[in-house]
Amino acid sequence: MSLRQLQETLRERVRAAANETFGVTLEQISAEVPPRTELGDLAFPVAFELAKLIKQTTGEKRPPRAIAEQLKTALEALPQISRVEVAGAGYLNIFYDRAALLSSLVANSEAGTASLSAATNARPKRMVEHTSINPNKAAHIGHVRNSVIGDTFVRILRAAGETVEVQNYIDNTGVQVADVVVGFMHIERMTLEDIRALDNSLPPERPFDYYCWDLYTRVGLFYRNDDPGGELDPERLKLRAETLHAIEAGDNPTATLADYVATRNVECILDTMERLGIRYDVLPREYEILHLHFWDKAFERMKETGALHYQTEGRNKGCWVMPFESHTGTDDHEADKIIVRSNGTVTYTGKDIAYQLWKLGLLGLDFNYKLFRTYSDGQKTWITTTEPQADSETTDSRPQFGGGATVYNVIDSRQSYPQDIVRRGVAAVAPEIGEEASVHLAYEMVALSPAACEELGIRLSAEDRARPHIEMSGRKGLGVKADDLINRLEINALSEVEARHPEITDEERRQTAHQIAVGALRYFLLKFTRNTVIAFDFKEALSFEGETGPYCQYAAVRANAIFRKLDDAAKVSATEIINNASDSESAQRQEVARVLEGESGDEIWSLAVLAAKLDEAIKQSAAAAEPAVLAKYTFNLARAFNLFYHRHRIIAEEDATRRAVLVSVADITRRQLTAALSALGIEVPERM
RNA sequence: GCUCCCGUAGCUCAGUGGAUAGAGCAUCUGCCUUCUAAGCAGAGGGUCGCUGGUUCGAGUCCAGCCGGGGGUACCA
Repeated sequence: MSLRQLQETLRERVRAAANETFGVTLEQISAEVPPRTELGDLAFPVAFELAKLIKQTTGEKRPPRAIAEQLKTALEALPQISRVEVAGAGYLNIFYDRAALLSSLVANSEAGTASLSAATNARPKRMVEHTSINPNKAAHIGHVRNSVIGDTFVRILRAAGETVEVQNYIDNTGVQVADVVVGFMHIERMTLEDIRALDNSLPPERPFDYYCWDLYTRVGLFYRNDDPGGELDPERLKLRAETLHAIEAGDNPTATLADYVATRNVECILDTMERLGIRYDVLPREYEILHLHFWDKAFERMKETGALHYQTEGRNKGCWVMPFESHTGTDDHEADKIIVRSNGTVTYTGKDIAYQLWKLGLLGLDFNYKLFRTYSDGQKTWITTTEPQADSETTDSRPQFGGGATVYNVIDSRQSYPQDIVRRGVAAVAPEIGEEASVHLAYEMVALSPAACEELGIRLSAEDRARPHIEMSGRKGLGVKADDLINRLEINALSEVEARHPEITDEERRQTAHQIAVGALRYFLLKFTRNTVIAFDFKEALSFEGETGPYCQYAAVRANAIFRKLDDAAKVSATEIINNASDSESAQRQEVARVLEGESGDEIWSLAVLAAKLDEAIKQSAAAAEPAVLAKYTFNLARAFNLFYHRHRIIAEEDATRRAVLVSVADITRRQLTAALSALGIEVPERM
């Protein structure tokens, strides 16, 4: 029996006892963890609630403590419970039978971690879209927050048994791509062949996406005739509009050039993400959404269902709009959201509604697909295309994309208004699905502290210096590039590993440094809750000490070191002793119970219980769609283990029963810690 | 104007209506002959922005105010 099952059983007991004893039906029974282990493993503050309900129904006033006393006996009857105490003003504190439970935790430990990662195919498919970086420049740390939150959420869902499809939307026909194309064509005066040659000549440390990063900022200046404070030049802006139009139309030299630029940037961005262990199932592109007429189909359905209104007069005359009454219109801002412009073209939000309908299997159209990338372990990423695949073999071997039951869009919180429109648009077309199927997984941006800007050599205005943080901007070239930061982390980690482990090979050291760097970066981005603005700080991001990924990895490495050095006889003996303790009549049961008694027993037991709560943490993290919950849990487990590790000399322990208990608790902990880190996308190195 | 988010230790942040509000960093003091100190222990540090309300119980819920940030495009 897992802790969660035991907790459910107890809850049902409380419900039944309340009903029998007081004739009161409790709806929600909250349980909590007492502040200290010596107060018990679980507490029900249910007597307070009951006192109120009894007074309401019978008018009789009963003290909570007396109520708790009456419930106590009903819970004590359970075999997994050693005793129940009434404490404080009326808390019902439950003490588990430690020896029995430890024995079953060890038995479940291997099976338990295995079932965590096994997906149950019966569940409906969840769709997660994340990353979705405009393919016109290198990824910066703000983009990486998106990807790491998205990827970790995917891992958490999978750990909770869900089936998940991962999408990375590619806006290959948008203004941002057009801008870089303007740069290549009108500033650099390059042809497609020139760009190819340039691309091949670039050094690995400054690849194509870095080149585009710089070029993109130059385009911004170009539009202002190279004066940062100057006016936008309408003649030059016309180049942008023409370029954008050509890219959208397709089948012309500008579009071919743009496709090369966008595709190369996608490749670079995927390389960056691969460094962090982030991959995708499919890359849906805007070009296919346009050319396979997704919008036309969605438009039809939205007109049929009355989701859109045609405006015959007023400011929005000639437009198709979606009413939006939660905002009040003013002189400056219209209440309704325009979906189709008066010139007949569709807005981005409109295209997004069509895409969302496809994700939910409600559009009645599908993309064509081709293979984009095969990873070294055989995993494949597909990309959309307008042409049907000729090769039927590849078509057969690819998964079915789209048609999910729930869609999670990882998009920063500044886009919550258009996301709201998308959700409502979908619900209007498909009321049977409703708004619940569309989830905007919003997160706040990563901003730069004025100090971090200074460190990057960026000059700030006096006004900016007074601000709490400065928004990153691809347009201004203002940001910390992801690869630069990963490189710095790897260099720092490598010098530590070199100092600590001269005995291992260069390749092993590089691998270890890489794992540490990824652990540091992913944990840094996950420890903040989604709605916290991260004011990026180099010192904090580059740290390997305190509440960091490497701290958690280090705890797991230490735990593994015990088992590398522990001899086989001790392992076998530990397993036997704890196994035998499952029998309530056995001598081992009494001995194990003795080890888990008292202050020292509390300390050991609290680690076992915390480790056993991984599935709870995963479930809670998934339900709240908040990876930070799991990150905090993982850190707390690592912290508890480090304390345990410091207090006990496990291998040298002479009392066989005590050693068996310590070994099994360490074993459960390292398994759970490794599983928790894995759900955060963090690996455990061999050595640190 | 309307709307969403934030305000908790010097700093950065956690905190499903429950017991004495917690971490990390920074400061100070100890601990490497140990299963590796990327670690552990200890100390100092709090009017949970303010004022009311609901509740047996409020950092958490409600209302109002004060301060900060976002959104509210026929941009994406």
